[in-house]
Amino acid sequence: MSLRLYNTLSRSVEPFVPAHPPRVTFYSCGPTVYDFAHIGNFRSFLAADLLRRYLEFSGYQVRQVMNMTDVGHMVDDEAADGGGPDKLEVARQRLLESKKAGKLPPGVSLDPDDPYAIGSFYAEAFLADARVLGLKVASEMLEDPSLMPRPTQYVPQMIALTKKLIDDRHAYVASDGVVYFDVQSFPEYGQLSGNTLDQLRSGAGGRIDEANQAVKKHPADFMLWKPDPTHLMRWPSPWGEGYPGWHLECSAMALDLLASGDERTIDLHSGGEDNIFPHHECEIAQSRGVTGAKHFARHWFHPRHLFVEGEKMSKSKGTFLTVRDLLARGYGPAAIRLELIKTHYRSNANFTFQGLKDTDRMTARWRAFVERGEASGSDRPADEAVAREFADAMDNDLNIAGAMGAVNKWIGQAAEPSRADAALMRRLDTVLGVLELPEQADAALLERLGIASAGGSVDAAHVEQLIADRNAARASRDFKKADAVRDELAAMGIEIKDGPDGTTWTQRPR
RNA sequence: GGCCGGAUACCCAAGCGGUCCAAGGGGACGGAUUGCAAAUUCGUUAUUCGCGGGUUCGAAUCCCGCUCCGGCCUCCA
Repeated sequence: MSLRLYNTLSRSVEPFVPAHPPRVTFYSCGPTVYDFAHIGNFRSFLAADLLRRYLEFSGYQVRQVMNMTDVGHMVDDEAADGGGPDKLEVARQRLLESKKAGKLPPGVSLDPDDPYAIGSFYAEAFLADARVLGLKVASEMLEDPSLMPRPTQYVPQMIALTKKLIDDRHAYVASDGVVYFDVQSFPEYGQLSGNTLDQLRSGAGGRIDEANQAVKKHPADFMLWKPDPTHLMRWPSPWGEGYPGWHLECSAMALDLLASGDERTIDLHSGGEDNIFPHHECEIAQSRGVTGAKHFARHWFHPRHLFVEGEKMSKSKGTFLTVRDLLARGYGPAAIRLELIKTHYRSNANFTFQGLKDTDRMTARWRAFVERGEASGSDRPADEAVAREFADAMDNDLNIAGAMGAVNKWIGQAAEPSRADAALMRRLDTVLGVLELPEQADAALLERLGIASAGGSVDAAHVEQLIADRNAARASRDFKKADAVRDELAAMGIEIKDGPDGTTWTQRPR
């Protein structure tokens, strides 16, 4: 068996075949850095991470690039032609307010008037969160920063692409001075999203600013460069000082970092389902307009959106949870990661706190299994059947639930685990990526992220004292008092556990 | 209106025509263990897969219709 993966381009599950195995080139549309990323963002990035890890498990060598969008695009991005306040301007206002309210994380000296500093601030926050959740590319980029590029570093390449598109008659300068891509010059526009130019034309009625439409050859024509000397971020160009269109950056970076030389096609491209149209559709048109290749990406991977407690989450509704929120409430990185990857990537996952508790239990059991195995004196070889079952499930369009079922069944049935069993579990975990993460976010991590625990800081010495009191009461068989102390601790959010090596305690998530 | 998904027990969820009186996790319930808990462990928890037809020797799995839910169609991962 080998991996079969749904390809948005063909709307079917098909064998994943890179151009030059065992190498795989993989471009992932990453976050925008105008704000903290929410768990919905992370669900999509982690789905890409899971895919990437499974490819590596299967023997591929993956080069994954993930961008961090830091060019300030418009909030009210009518036809992607610019309108409404700049997103970076919005972020700047928000940061200024935080600064005034003294809410900026300690140790951060940030000039909110510097748009690059704003982007850097949120980019660093994203990288920190991503590493907490085991996003591999976020760790790799410490060695090779080009793996997580930012479009403000790629403006010359974007200008070069625009020039070539104009030269090749795929783009034109309209009467308003804006450079547009001419969708009618690219007959396959719409293939990825299942649109046709006619549908797009009729669908455009009433939704698009008339004045703006008037200058374009087709309503679906999208902006490549907008001259605007008042924009917060702007660069000189042959079409005047201004800024690039928001689809262009991914074409520029993917082609430059993954398809340089003779190679004009990348193997894999991922992004949230909302990116299918227009973003990826436009990327394909631009990129193939430049390269002339049959494909921009051979395989398109689009995880679906995450719901929270049954409700759609979105930035505009403000119903989003961040990784920091969950850590502050006492949930551990391992459980958060598993909760976000445990549902098939093409289903709308529903994030719930109940689910987070489920996954917390599951990771604890896996961890205990590995710890017992590694401490075991048994040389009994591992039963490789679970690895086959695991791989069979994952080969089937990343059937993560089936793969987890195989792991759980194995762990449930296995006798005392041997060292080989523990090693096998660790091997499977190179895909799942949860055992390598801490079970609990410790104080040092919380401080590094600049967040305070919502539970307040627990006075560890006080807790230890109460536990000592309780154990003294137990020793004198005063169980009434012992239970009273335990209730007191519980009221503080502390759970205790009497083990063979004494009493341990943990702070319960809130 | 166009395009694309989905409906499996209390919750999450696998299942891709027979080996399904349907995996796995959580929860609940009962037993062992424990001073009591927690953890662990054993057992129980869907003769049934949204509804109605059909194809087939055989359907949760294929086809048709219906109902409901969701996504995208230029803010969004």
